[in-house]
This record gives sequence, structure tokens and C-alpha cells, in this order.
Amino acid sequence: MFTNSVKYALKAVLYLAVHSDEDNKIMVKDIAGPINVPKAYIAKLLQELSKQDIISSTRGVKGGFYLTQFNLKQPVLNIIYAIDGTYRMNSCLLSLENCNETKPCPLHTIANPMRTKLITSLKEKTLEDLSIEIKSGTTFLPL
Amino acid sequence: MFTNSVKYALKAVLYLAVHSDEDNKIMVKDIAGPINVPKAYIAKLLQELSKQDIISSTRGVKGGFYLTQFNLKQPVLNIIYAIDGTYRMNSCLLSLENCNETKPCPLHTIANPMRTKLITSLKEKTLEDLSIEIKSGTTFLPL
DNA sequence: AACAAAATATGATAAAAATCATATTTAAGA
DNA sequence: TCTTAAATATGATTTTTATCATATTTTGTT
Repeated sequence: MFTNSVKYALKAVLYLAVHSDEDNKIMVKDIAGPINVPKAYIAKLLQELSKQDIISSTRGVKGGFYLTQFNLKQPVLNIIYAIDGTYRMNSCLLSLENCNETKPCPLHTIANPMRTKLITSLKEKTLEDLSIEIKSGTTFLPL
Repeated sequence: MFTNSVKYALKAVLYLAVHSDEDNKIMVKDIAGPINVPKAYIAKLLQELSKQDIISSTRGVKGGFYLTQFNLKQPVLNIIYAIDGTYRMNSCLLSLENCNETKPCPLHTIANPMRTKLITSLKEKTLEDLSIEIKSGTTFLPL
């Protein structure tokens, strides 16, 4: 469904959503372990997310990554689009260019309503929403 | 969502479902064009599907690939499992090993109902079902 | 101002997926 | 039984994704 990169990015951002803020920046080396992703790999992803203003960072001593209130208001979908681009999530199951409502491919009626619904959910849910759920113990962020 | 291999395999099998039977075998070179997939690539996939008895084939002069009535009765999901294996379709969105109903990951409630529903649909729909829809002009198999 | 600790930029390497190529085996027909 | 036309088996190559490594820049601290 998603690439490893997106999965890793989502885990990292959710970790930041729960554990960081302007006054509690977290260094790469302290994220990699808890979310179980290689340090150099997650570093690169975090840098990319930071460049795209999906997350925040400061360099140097006492620096690290963190989420601002603004960052927290973003839909989860942003992270997916930032790393994988929009095509993967939005294309027809068979990747047929000219598959649409009026000329649906054989899997369109099965898959499309669900994809649409998933995208909508990922657009509505903010990082803050998920963070609250994790903090309240409704959902979990293991491994 | 799926690998290219699965998409190609699905297109090829659906093409066979519509155009072949015991008396109308179709050669690789006559499938590759219509479904817009490289010949050598689809050849390999068809061989694999044949080996797994998902589709049928005969070698030599007058040979080719085709679907029997038995082949047509299969769920679409079979092709996906045959090529991609079961993990990709069934694993948690974040690929967390210990994500489940009692300890759901942050995306579980969003994504899991849909995945479950999709799998059910792909298990219920047979190749024959899809073939009928294509033949009746309800759905289309372009490019 | 100099030092140290962090992200950033850049790119190298490894692994997996996608693609291509070909010698071998099988079956039909002359 | 010989020839030809097809799938099959096998593996090579290319491209993409995943992973690793490091020199550079920035920022707080002494």
C-alpha cells in the first residue's frame, strides 16, 4: 500500500506529535530507536519533511525536530503526499490512465469507493487528532 | 497499492477471461499488445500463474494460454495472492507486527475496515463475474 | 571567538522490483 | 520422424527503493 518511506515517516511524525513541542525538541538519534527505523534513513526523511514545512527543526546545540501547533493541525495525508507524491494514492488499482466513473475498469466499482473514503479520512484526521488518541490510550504506537 | 506485476497479471487474466477458452488459446504475443505490457514481462507472469494452476496453458503448435470453466470460478484475490503473496494485502498500513483490534495502531480504525471490505469483495468476485461485466459493457478493459 | 552538538546536503552502496533475453522442452502437423 | 511453433526454465540487466555514510552549515555555550 505505502512505501517503507511513508510508513517510517508517519511513525516518526506521530512520535513527534506525542513527544515533542517547541520546548521539547527531539534529536534523530532519540527518534530512531523508539520507532524502530534505521537512524540514517529516518534522518533523511525528517530532513525532507522539514524542508517541506511538514515538521519543524532547529540546528545546532539544543536543536532537534518538533511539531508546532500549526504542524499539528495538518491532515495525515500531507505526510503521505510529501514522501510518496500524490499519484500512488490516487491512481486506479490497475493504474489505468483512462479509468473513471463513466468508463470504469473492472475493479473500479470494488476499489474506488474505498479509496475515496480512505483519502477523505486521511484528509480529515489531523496529526493532533491521532496524537490525542494515542495519548488517551485509544490507539498505540508500538515498535 | 499493488505491484506492477499484480496489475499486469490481473489485466492479462481478465483479457483471457473475456477472449479465451479451451478452444481459443491465446499466445503471449497476442496478449502483450492489447493489455499494453511488455511481452517478456507478461510471459514470465503467465508462466507463473500457469504453474500455480490459476490459468491454463498448452505448449507447442496451436498452444497458448486460456481459462477453463474451473479457472473462471476463482476469486480475483487468487491472482493477487499468487503474484504478491498474502502479506502485502493483509498487513497493517504501517506494517506493525502487533497491530490488532485490541491494540490498534493510529491508522487502524481508519484503514482496517476498508481493507477488510476490499479483501472480502475480491474474494467474492470471480473472474467470471468480472468477465460478464466486461462483456456486457458495464466495465471496461482499456490500455 | 572558539568549540561542540545538532540538522542539512550530498551522494554512495545494497536490495528489491521491473524488464529483457535466450536456450530448452513440448506438441501438432507434414 | 522431422520441423515448426508454442510455453517453460533460467538467468541477466536495468531501474527504483531502501539503506548507509560523511562533509558542511548552523546555533548555543564557554
